[in-house]
Formats: sequence, C-alpha cells, structure tokens
Amino acid sequence: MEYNFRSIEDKWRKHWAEQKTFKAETTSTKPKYYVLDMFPYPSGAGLHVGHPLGYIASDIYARYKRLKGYNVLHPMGYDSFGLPAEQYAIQTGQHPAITTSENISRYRDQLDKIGFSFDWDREVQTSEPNYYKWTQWIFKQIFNAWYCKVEDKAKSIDSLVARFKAQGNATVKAVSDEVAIFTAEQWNAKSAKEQEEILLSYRLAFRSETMVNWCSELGTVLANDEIKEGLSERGGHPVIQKKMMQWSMRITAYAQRLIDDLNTLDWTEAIKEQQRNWIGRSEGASIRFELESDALATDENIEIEVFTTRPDTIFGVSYMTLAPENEYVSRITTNEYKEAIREYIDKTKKRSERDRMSDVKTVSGQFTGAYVKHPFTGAKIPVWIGDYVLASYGTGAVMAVPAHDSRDFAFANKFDLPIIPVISGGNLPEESHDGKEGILLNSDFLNGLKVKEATTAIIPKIEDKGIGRGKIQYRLRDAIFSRQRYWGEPFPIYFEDGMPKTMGDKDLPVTLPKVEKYLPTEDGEPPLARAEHWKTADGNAIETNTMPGWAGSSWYFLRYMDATNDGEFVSKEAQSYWRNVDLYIGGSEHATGHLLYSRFWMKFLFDMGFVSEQEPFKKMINQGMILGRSNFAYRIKDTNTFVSYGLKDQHDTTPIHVDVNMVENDVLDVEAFKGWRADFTNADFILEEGEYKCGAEVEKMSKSKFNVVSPDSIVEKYGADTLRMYEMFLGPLEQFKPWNTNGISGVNNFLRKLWRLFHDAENNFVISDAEPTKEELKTLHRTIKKVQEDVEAFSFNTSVSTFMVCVNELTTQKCNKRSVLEPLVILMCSYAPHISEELWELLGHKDGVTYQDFPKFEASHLVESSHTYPVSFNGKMRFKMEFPLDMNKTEIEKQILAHEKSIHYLDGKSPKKVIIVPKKIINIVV
RNA sequence: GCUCGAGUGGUGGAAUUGGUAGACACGUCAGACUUAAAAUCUGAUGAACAUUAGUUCGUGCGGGUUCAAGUCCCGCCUCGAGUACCA
Repeated sequence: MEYNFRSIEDKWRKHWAEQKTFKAETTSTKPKYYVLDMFPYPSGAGLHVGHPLGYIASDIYARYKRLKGYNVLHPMGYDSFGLPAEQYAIQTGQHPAITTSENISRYRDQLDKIGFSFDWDREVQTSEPNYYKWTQWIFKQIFNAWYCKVEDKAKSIDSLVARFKAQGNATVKAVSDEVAIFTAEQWNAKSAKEQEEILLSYRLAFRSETMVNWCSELGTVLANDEIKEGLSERGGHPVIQKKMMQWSMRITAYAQRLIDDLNTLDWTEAIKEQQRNWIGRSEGASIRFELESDALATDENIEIEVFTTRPDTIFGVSYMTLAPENEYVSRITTNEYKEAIREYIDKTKKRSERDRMSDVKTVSGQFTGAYVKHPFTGAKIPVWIGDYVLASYGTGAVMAVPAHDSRDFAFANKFDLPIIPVISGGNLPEESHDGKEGILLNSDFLNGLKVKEATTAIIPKIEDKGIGRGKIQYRLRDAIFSRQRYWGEPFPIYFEDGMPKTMGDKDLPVTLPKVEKYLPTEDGEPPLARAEHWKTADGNAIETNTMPGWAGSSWYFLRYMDATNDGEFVSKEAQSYWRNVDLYIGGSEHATGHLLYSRFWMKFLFDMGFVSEQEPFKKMINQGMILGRSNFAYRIKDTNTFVSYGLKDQHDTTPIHVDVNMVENDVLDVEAFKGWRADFTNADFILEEGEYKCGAEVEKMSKSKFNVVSPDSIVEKYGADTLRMYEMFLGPLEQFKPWNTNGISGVNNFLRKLWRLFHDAENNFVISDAEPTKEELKTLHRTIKKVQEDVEAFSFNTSVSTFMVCVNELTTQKCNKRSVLEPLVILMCSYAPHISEELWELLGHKDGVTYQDFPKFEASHLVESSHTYPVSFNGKMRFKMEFPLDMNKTEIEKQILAHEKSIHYLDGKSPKKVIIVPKKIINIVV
C-alpha cells in the first residue's frame, strides 16, 4: 500500500492533541494574529460538507501565518443557547443542556477529523454558567450606563445621578426617552422609586412598554433581524405587532458611530452597505404644524411634528397623513368623522403586517375632520390617516407633497386632494416628480433656487420661526433584548418595589433553574416563572425573561483571549495583547444581526474602558454557501420501473430524490438503491449503456432532499487532506456553489502523486541530496511566489492548482531532491497538514512542520534571458517566435518580418505598424 | 422598485496593469499493461468547415474606444442574494 492516509491522519491527529501543538501563548515576542471563525450553533443534524468550508480557509490562513512567524490565536467554540434544543425539550422533556452537550460532542468528533489547528484549551460554550456569568456581568455594565451626546460616549449611571443631584437634567444631553425637565431640588425631593423610574429612561439597557414582534407559535418576541418577509426566520411562523413590557438595548445611541466606523473596516462593500441601509440614516428636518380642530377645547394646543427629507418642498404640502396608530388620532378626530375613523382603524388592524407589506399598491385612508395650519402660507391643510404611513418611523406622521412623492401622489389621486407642483420638470400630472433636479416655483422666497440650494435655505427659516429644526433620522430601532424562553441567559435582575435592580457581582452567575416543563405558564408567563424559589434571599422576584441568542455571541471573541479567567471577562493584559480579530470568516447572513450587535457591544466596552479597540473584526471574508446537488431517478408512472436519465423522455415519469450517497458521477448504484427502501427491492431498471444515469438539480442541502453529504463520509473514503484541498479546489471561497464530488478523485490523485515524488516503485522512501537543476528551482520558486500571493488574496482554489502544476512538473523532471521537496512540504502543510507532517518526519525532522519558516522566494531563479513571443496579425495570434530579451526592437522587427510565416500572412502587403511589447506580445497591423 | 454579486467548453473553474481565452481538475474518447476487470500510465478533447496545410466562429446580448477587449466605456437581457410604503 502506498499513500495510507488513514494511518497517517490518525497518527498526526493524536500527536497534535497530545503535544498541544496549536496552543497560543498570550506572552510572546512574535507579532500576534487572531483568526476567527463564526462559531456554530450545534444542531442535532451534525456538520455537513458546507460547514467546514470557512473553517478550512481560516485554518489554512492560520497555519500560513504561523509559518510567517506570527503568534496565532485560532480558537473554536459553540453558540449553544438556542431554539432547537428548547423545542426538543418541549417535545420530549429532555433538558436542553443534555441535548446540547450531545450535539457538541458530535460536532467535536467531526471537527477533529478534519485536522484543524484550533487551540481547544480556549473553547467556549455560551450556555455554560462560567461563560454566561460574564454575559450577565456585561449586561449589568450596560444597565448601569447612559449615553452622553456631548462626549459622544457611554458613561456610568453614577455620573448621571451626580449631575441630577447638582443641576437637574436641563443641561444633560443624553440619548434617552422623553423626560420632563427637572431641577436639582426637584430631583433630590423625589422618592427612590421615582428616581429609579427616571433613570430607566436613560439607561442603555432598559425596560419599557414597547411594540414588539410577537410570534405566538414560538411563544416569544423576535428582533427585526430574526424576521424574514413577515415570518419568523426559524420555523417560518407568523409574527404580529403587540405592545409588551420588554428589555431593550439603546443601540440607537451608537447609530452614527456604527455608520462612520464602517470606513475603517476591511469588509466587503456588500455587507457594509447592508449595515448602512439597516441603520438607515436620512437627513432632513422636523417641522411642527399647529392643529385646528373642532374636537379640541379652546385652550388646547396641539402641534403635530413630522419628519421630512425634503423640507425644500414645504410649499407643496397639500395635506397631512398620520399613521392609524398615531396617538393623536383619537384626540383630533371631529365627531362627524369618529365613526369612519374607527371603522378604518379596525380594518387596518385586521390586515396583518404581511398583507400590508405584500400589498403596497392598494391605497387607503380616511379624513379626520381636523386641519393643520401651513407654517408659511397659513393655509388650512386637511389631516388624514393612512396605513402607508408607518407608526414606527419618525413621528408616525408625514407632510404630504403629492407633486413630488409618488406615495403621496397615489393617495392624493385616490382622494382627490390638490397637487401643487413646486419644482420644475417631471411629468405631472401623469406621475409625481420625485427627483432632485429642477428649479423651485410656487414657493415664495424659495422661487428660482435649485433643489439643493432650497434645502439649505429653508432649514434656517424653519429654525428662525421656531417651528422645527434640521434633523437626522435613523431607521435603526432599539434592540429588544428579552425572550420568553427557557434556554437562554437569565437576567441578573430582581424586582424591588416594582423596580428592576441588579444582582451583586458575587451572586453571578444567576444559573438557570430547574423547571418541570419548558412551556410558558398558563397565564402566559415565561417558563422561568415555573421555577420554584425563583426569588432572591430577601424574597424579591427574579426576572423571568431570558436573553436573546445574540447576547452570548456579541462578545465571545473577547473571551477566547482569556477563556478560563474566573475573575474578569477578559484580563487587561490578554485583551491589550490580542486586541481584536484580525481575520473573521463566516457567512454574510449575519450582516444585520450578530455583526451589528458585536460592534455595538465592543464600542460600549471601549467607552467604559474595558477594551482597547472600538471594532471587533478588522477584516472579514464571507464564504459562500455550499448548496446540495440532488440526484433523481425517474419512475415510469404507475409502475416500479425506473428509466435512466437519457431515456426518460420516451416515458411518462415521476422524478424521485435518490440519496446522493448512492450515486457516483451521476451513475446510480442500483443494488444500494434496491436496498434503500422496501418498495424499491423489486424495482426494474431501464439502463443506458449498462448504467443507470441520474438527473441532477441544485438545491439547498437538506435531509428531506437526500442530498446531504457529511464530511465524515468523505474523510472515511479519501482522507481529511483530500477533503480540505477539494473544498478549496471547488472554486472561489466567496462564491455560492453546489457540492459535487465529481472532481474529488483528481485531488486524491494529486496527493498520491505527491507521495510518489518521495517514494520509489516499492514505496521505499528515497530522497536525493544532489544539487537541484535550474528547471527544478524554477518550478519551486514559481510555486512559492504564486502560493504566497494566492493565500494573501484568499484565492485558495488557484493555489491548489498551482500545487498540482508543481507536482506534475517535478514528476516529469523526476525530481526527488531534498532541497526542492523540503520547501514544498512546508508550502503544502497549511493545505494538507497530515501528509505534510508525515513527509517532514520521513525527511528526518523531529520538530514538526507547523512552526517552520515559510520558504523564501528568490526571483533570481525565474530570470529569463529570452522570451517566446506570440506573433499576431491584426490581433490574431498566428505563430510563436523566441527572441533574446536584450535584443532591440528594430532588430526584432527585422527578423520577424523576414520569417516565412510572416511573408505568408502579409500576403504581399506591407505592414502598417509593428507593435512590440517587451516580454509580452508582438502585433503586426496590416 | 432599490442595493449588491454573477453570466467563459459537456462540468467545476483559470486568465497580474487591456497583451497567446479555456491553466488545473472532472468527464469523454483512444492506446499501453491485464485471461479479464479495477488501479496505474500515455495521448486527444471549445465549435464548425477542410483529406492535409489550414480557415472561420467563439467569454449573456447590442454598440463603442484601442494596434489589441473576458478585462475599459455606453445601452440592455438573464440568474442569485439582501431589502422593501423609512416620508
């Protein structure tokens, strides 16, 4: 037997684990490099071949960096709180911790087989109390903080209390809920409870009645990023809007910094753009309109505030629209319209969020009977309600400019409201002119200005009049932070006199209590309410909500730096050495969830002085998903006869998913198929050329489509080194691609060929100490250069090709020279570590290949004295001719034109021009 | 609708600043070895025409710039991802 991957891979796996080869030290004279994978949720299905794609890429990079002399931190862990384990607990009664630990050990087995260079001493599991103790601790810090707009950073709540005591809140510029102004005396006179209540309006983690996305099927609220197209991301259940008492995080305080600092990150433009859109900054003005309504008492004064990005169009306002949920609606509606308004609101409530979203074309609305006064013209402007206005954005009210906004335009047309053009151009009255090109008209003092000039001119006028101001509005909402679930971090919070209070640090972690059932209680309380004695020593009730999935994952990258520290979430020394993640690899689907929350927490911890960097992940690469490639067999209708793919059109057939593990190169293993399901045992087959050929289609990998391929089966058949190289060989890392094993034998062949370079026909290790030839050195150094460039550019597929070319050339050269093969083994060890370690040892080294020096590229070996030029006529390559590099252009031109083939292609004509690009090409224009 | 990304042989995919399109691999075909098969090795393999020499066409489509375009510019088409009444 020649290349025996099984024994080689077993041997080195064991060796690395025993020697702790990949242990990262926090003290080192080497420069640090932190390579991180997005940690997985350990699901019951285990890993499929798509999961390791990113892990292999990051592992190659981590190993490469070690060869380049870096002290590399490359850890792995598990995001182990989450819904599936809990759903399983609800169905079976098995504690989610048991399910989770079973799944984790399965994952670990699978990961171990692939030969990753993780430092397992730093493993974290977010559901372990010694980890979530620190998630709770960070929550406490956020609870005990407020955001100062003047210093533009988070500060401790004590500093706020001190200012209230001394000056009241008039001078405090904070990101907060709306709070009435009070003086120092008034503050000091308040009861402790009243003071607490006010502080809740300032805290960065706070509790309040808010509109939430409620998913009754899952029995919990969901964050905006956990909803896709109006349905829950997990399970696809309906989601409705509901008002509930919830914990939230004031991420909106960081909106601007989260946008600005994107510029400092080496991420793809696509992800940055997604975050920018999610945060949704828009510049404009907020303007107050004075209300005139018969419904108001004579001494009552109401102003309705709107936000607009087009204050320049203020003279085009012909009506106002409020969201049906807007708090003013009931107060301003006149008696005459009360009934109609009530009917309209009922109707919109019945339309689910999903209907409202999928059906944006139906225009509906209702007049309230109230009017507002135009602040510049004094005109009476009718106030309507309409469900095209969102309650959750801005103030839930818009000034409608139908001439220059297509939604207002549709509404005005339907209800016959006036359309006043204020900007020249466009195609009124056919459609609204939403663009920003044109000159202002019908606009008093703005007439004649361009749109941009008018926008700058109007804001000071609005401010002078005292009716509003320039404003920046964000789409980003504060993040709901509580879930009505069992399998999550308990809050370190208890209630005293109805006010939330934090537990002392010595009481952490607050561990999950035992419950009999994992369902909500009969009166709708979260599962923790089922726990007995869910109270503090003083008998105060403990919070029954748990934290969302993103809590633990928002800071895990910091814990790896100092994973076993009992006294701190991460020590100052460890954090200031490792700082932040240099390279992060994972899917792009976390753009608006995990990646945004982690940036938020990092900035908060930075503001509070706990960490030394503002951003968690400097560079990120998003690997593409590996899709499944399903295979089909074609059963002739109403029979048990299957017809091969090429012949199926001659029959009326039904395609049936067949397990891809029974198919190789689209040829079905008929015997395995017969044994697969009882009803196929007696099946007949119509073959083509003696084989049953399957059809194929690309779909997501899933159990139900029988297209899941586990890495274990590949490792079993070909070895981990083949799997690693094949996954890279499949194509560019970022690209989505279907899994298909059609080419895997090529990679396996390549490794066997590599092995044979070091062995004779009888598999004896034979290596020569002779001087390498010029050609051999050229092959080696071309490989060094290309592989290095490729790894730096994350172009792993092309470096696999480069290795193949190299080994093909060395095989042709019959090269078994130590001075060529040793550097090659080092080059290869980040891609195929097992075989490389084995060859390195056979070469007589005892110290392992992991920490060798990356071979040095020497350009001198690639220097050529001549170049074979492609000779083109009118851009078409016709033949090749070699010229010395030091020959001058005139001489080249003379020789090339004298060539017999040139004479043939010139066909008697004289060349117009001869272009000679040194070391590139010769082109003759005829 | 908007924002990103991608369209290259039978297949996965290569192609520095514009400079030999199809590297590498799979598959297919032919050959060697073998009683036979597997494994291995060698050769051919974008398409069409041509006995050969060779010719023409060819990177989603249509234009353009250039001695030269997969690559740059303009206008489209198709597919994938994200987002969606955000005023």
